[in-house]
Amino acid sequence: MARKTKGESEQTRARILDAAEIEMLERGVGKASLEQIARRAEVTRGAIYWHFEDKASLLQAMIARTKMPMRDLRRCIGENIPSAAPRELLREMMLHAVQRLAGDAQHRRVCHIVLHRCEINDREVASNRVLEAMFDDTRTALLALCEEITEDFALAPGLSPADASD
Amino acid sequence: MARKTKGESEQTRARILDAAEIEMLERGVGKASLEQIARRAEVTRGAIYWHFEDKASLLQAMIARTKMPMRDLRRCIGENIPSAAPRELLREMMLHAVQRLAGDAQHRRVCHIVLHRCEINDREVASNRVLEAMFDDTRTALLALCEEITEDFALAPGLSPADASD
DNA sequence: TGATACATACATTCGTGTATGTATGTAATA
DNA sequence: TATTACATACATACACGAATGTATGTATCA
Repeated sequence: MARKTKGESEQTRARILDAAEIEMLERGVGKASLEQIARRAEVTRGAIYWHFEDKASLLQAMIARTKMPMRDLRRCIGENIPSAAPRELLREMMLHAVQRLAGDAQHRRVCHIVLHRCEINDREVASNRVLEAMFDDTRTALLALCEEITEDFALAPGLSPADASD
Repeated sequence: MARKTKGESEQTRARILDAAEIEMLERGVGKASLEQIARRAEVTRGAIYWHFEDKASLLQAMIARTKMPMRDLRRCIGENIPSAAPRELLREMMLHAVQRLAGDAQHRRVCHIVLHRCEINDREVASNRVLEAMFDDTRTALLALCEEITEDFALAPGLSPADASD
């Protein structure tokens, strides 16, 4: 009972990713089994292992599916408002990000999974490097901005290490 | 080779909690096995199952060990500055929290685990109710504050659902 | 007819939970 | 004070399920 055309295959792949989003959102990445993801996508684990190498690759693909427009955001804004003050630029970025979160349910799901349903450990998530870089960029940008604005320098030196945990 | 006095027992319990902190911080709550926690604490899993019912209880105890002073914070500040503006009160709370994070390494570790090394799903963590309440309080307080300050109401209605994911 | 797109079946590992063993502390008793 | 009796504080061993990964079967497409 093999599924047929290449288009239908892509469709199956998408259904698997959709199912993974829902299962991982509900149960967490670790407790969402490939069996239950497959069941929700109305396939078997065989299909998952055909399309993805393993669970980590599945998660990576999930993130990649919604991450791409995000990567261009900084460059896009940087080109549109080339000489903006860093503070305004950052504000624009935050607004765009929030608007995306508000409008795109899938993007919201994936972000929620990454932030709250995933044990961020270096080895498991292959795309971790990318995510980490993303986080680092955001963090350093925020820190730079904060050091511009902040009134209380007494806490500023204490903040940079504390920022590592949030 | 049973360990002896009640004091030494408490010491063992503490060593287990310390080991759990480190292991869970490094590998995540899910991938940190009781075997490896025991090994780091220089005991066996038997000792862990003696002191704690299961892994969830261990995590709960870990959180409880550092959470307690946090609970009094709001009441304490509320009593010290009874008539403070909500905005100032919240600011005080944030400052205290950050100072605690900066000074108390153990508290920092546990918060990091809860925020980034733990798949927050309702059933696993027994103390989840407490945490959830904590989060909710903070969130509603922040939202109330934001609605006071915010200049752009265009995004405010879109923010409350988006806030659920961060 | 070969490659694709899966389904099915099997092996294996890993972690948990539990049952049991055992040595030491500790209190009562005599 | 010595002995008995029991609770404590673990260690050891085993049983079990769940999830993963892989090998193989099979039908369809191109």
